[in-house]
Formats: sequence, structure tokens, C-alpha cells
Amino acid sequence: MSSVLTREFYNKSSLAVARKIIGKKLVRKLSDDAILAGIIVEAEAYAGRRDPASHAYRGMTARNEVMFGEPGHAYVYFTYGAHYCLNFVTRHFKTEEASAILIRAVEPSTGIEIMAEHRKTNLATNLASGPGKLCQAFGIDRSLNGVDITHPESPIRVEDTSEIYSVSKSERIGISVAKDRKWRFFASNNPHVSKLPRPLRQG
DNA sequence: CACTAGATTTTCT
DNA sequence: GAAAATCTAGTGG
Repeated sequence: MSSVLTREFYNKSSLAVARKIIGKKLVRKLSDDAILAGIIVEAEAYAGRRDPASHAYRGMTARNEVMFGEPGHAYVYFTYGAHYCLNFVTRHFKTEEASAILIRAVEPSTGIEIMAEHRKTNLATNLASGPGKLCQAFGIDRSLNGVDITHPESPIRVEDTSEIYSVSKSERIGISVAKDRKWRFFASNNPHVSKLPRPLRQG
């Protein structure tokens, strides 16, 4: 019984979707035999013209084109000369209002051995605890940019779960503008998130 | 544990 | 030509 999240799930503001996707299951189909999966434990919201930290802030370009399209598609970009980042497109209101959520961390559950090969480490909390790590572990690159993640057989999709997660929020990570907005959501007290907020660090 | 520097290349100014 | 929604290895306490 497939429980793939439908387009309706993504057809909301990036803030709402980023919060609701915590605890859902990310599924990556490499082939009929190789399935990777894990629970999404961290995500950030990005908006369009009203969010200076968003790639869509200055309008549509060749890179961010997917952000301006239909919700429920993957937006994958390359950064820092080495890393890919996985995003899901959420609701947009006008041509110039794009939005998406950045998937920042996953708690691995299926295909852990393959992820360990991709990442060249066996430490579970270092397999997908960051946007770049996650893409390396799950074999995600720009060839997946634009794919429809609501199709039950899509190479990337998200399945519903009945798990209830406590969600914390903080400032977004790695940006230089709009740092005051607390648009990062993560599973409370979960060791697979990329970074704990300052007050909670040091045990 | 906390902090810093360097890698490396796409993208946009 | 500069900056980037990052990661790792290295240093110091």
C-alpha cells in the first residue's frame, strides 16, 4: 500500500510544508533492487520576492526555474563547487512568487550499507546529517532536477508515516541575509540533524 | 568541544 | 570576478 504524499501536501506555503514534512519518509529508488529511505528530520523554508535568502529573490534564472513551476517537484542545485542540495517546490501565488523547502537532514532507515559506501563512513549520524551529505548518501544530483515527486514510482518521493514528532525551530543555516527568520524546522533531540541551536548545544 | 581555513565550480553581477 | 542554502580536516583549549 503506497502512501506517497500527493501534490496537495506541497500546495501550501513553504513554512507550513517545512514543518509538516518532519517525520515523513524520504524514499530514493536507485533501481528495482536498490531502495534507500529515511525519516526527514530537518528542513528549511524559502520564499520568493519577500525572502532575500531565497534563490528566487531576484526572479527566475536558468538555475531556479523549477522553483517557479508546479508544487511537488524536486529542485536540485549544485553549490560550493562540491555539493548538491535537495529541495521540494511548494505553493506559489504568482509568476514572481516562488517557494521551496530545503531538505537538510534524514535519519537513515533502509539501504544504510549503500549510503555508507556513497559517504565512505560507517557512522550513522554522519550519513545524511546535512544537505550535501544527504544528497551524496542518497545518490542525488542535478539529473533529478525537476522530477515529479508525487508519482508513486518516482525516483524520489515522500511517504506518509503515522509517527508523531516533536518539532523545534531555529534560524536558517549558512545564509548571510534574513538571518532573523526562524524558518528552520527539525525533530527535537534527534542526533541526525545537522546542528543543534546554540542554547541546546554542549549537552 | 569550538573555531577556522581551504577545497572547488557553478552562477550571477 | 565574487559569492555561494557546505563539508572536512586541522588547530587549540
